Amino acid sequence: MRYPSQHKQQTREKIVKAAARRFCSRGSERAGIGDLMRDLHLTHGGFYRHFFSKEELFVAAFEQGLKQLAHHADSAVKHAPKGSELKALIDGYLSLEHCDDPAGGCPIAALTTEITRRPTKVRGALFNLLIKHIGSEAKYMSGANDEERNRKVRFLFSGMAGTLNVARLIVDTGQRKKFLEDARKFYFEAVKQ
Amino acid sequence: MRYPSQHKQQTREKIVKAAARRFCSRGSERAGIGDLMRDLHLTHGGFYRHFFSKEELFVAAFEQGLKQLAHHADSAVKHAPKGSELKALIDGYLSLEHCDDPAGGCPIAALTTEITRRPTKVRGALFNLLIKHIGSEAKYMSGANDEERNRKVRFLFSGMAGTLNVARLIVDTGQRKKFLEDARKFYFEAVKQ
DNA sequence: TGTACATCAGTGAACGCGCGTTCACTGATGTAC
DNA sequence: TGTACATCAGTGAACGCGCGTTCACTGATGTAC
Repeated sequence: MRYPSQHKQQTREKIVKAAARRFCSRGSERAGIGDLMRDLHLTHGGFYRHFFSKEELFVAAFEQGLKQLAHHADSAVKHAPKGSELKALIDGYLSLEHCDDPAGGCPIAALTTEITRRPTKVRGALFNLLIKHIGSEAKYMSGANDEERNRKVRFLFSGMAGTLNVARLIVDTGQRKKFLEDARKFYFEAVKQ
Repeated sequence: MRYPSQHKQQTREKIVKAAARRFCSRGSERAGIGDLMRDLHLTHGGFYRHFFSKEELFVAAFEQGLKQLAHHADSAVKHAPKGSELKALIDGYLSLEHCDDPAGGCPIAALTTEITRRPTKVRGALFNLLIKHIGSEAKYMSGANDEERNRKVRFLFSGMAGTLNVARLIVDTGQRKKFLEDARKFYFEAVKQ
């Protein structure tokens, strides 16, 4: 079949978005190409018209996840009262909703450990994407200069990602909620000023 | 062959220790039973004389990793000057050596994300082990009471685990070293007092 | 003390399954003439 | 305007490989008599 000129790009985007969700919720090893394509009512063979390999998709999906995360952050900040943008950022990241939705959530929390195990080239590329994303939130941080704000925002996000992962271990919803509440206070105290 | 009475238990321990290293450095999916046993000069078939399944080994290995981590923490604290135990704890955890040795390092950093994806029962059990370990370091924290110290130590370690993982993405050793240095300051500032 | 049998950690071939990747093919539409 | 051919996203069978798990077997030593 011949498809409209934008069709291919649209399909690619659909694959990347679906992949970001699957990778984040299952990890890249348990997220299979076959299942992914089937969910989009496509067959696995067609995948290779869009990507050279699963690894290429992984990189694209990680980037997509960061974009989604930025979108969430922007929206949290936008709806925050003047002066409490930083608090809104932290509260959004460490919210129960985010905790309970790994698929639509932060790819740093969901994927950093496995990126750690990837070959240098991929690792470096993904680290750069990650730092670029985190850096874009530095403007909400306090600090004497850009360097200080940048430093702070990196520890804030890498730290919250670790804490979010631990929160995701907690089976009881009440306990998980309490843990996240306390965490929000902790991180806000650590970076305000 | 018939073996001395303690032989079986010794073999089991060897398997668990080797598994802890492999799981932490490769993740449980890429750490195969065959390779593991081969490294111990055993064959894969014998594995099932010691464990019901790979998953049972995973749980034992995680616990072993925590034990190893506690050992490192104790040793760091023991060699610290009086009054700077907390600093020593943080400096040890966020050291370049720890960062560059995932196999012998913190299983929280290396394995939490994938534990997140495990069935409720395993997840809950491993969370309890994790909390018990982290709790044993609460005595080094400042705070008005046990609850406060406990809260603090959980965010400190879950946060540092996230930050350590991000540090592991940094390809350049100089940059990685600098990042860890800054991180040590950040976390110490966040929890002292 | 000697003999027959039981035990059981370890062996290694085999099985089943999932999954990433390949490839010959399809067929609707675009393009050349 | 009509016809022959090219294009290429998508299809689905097939391949190869790794890996967790099973199972019949081994053989040195312990135990029962």
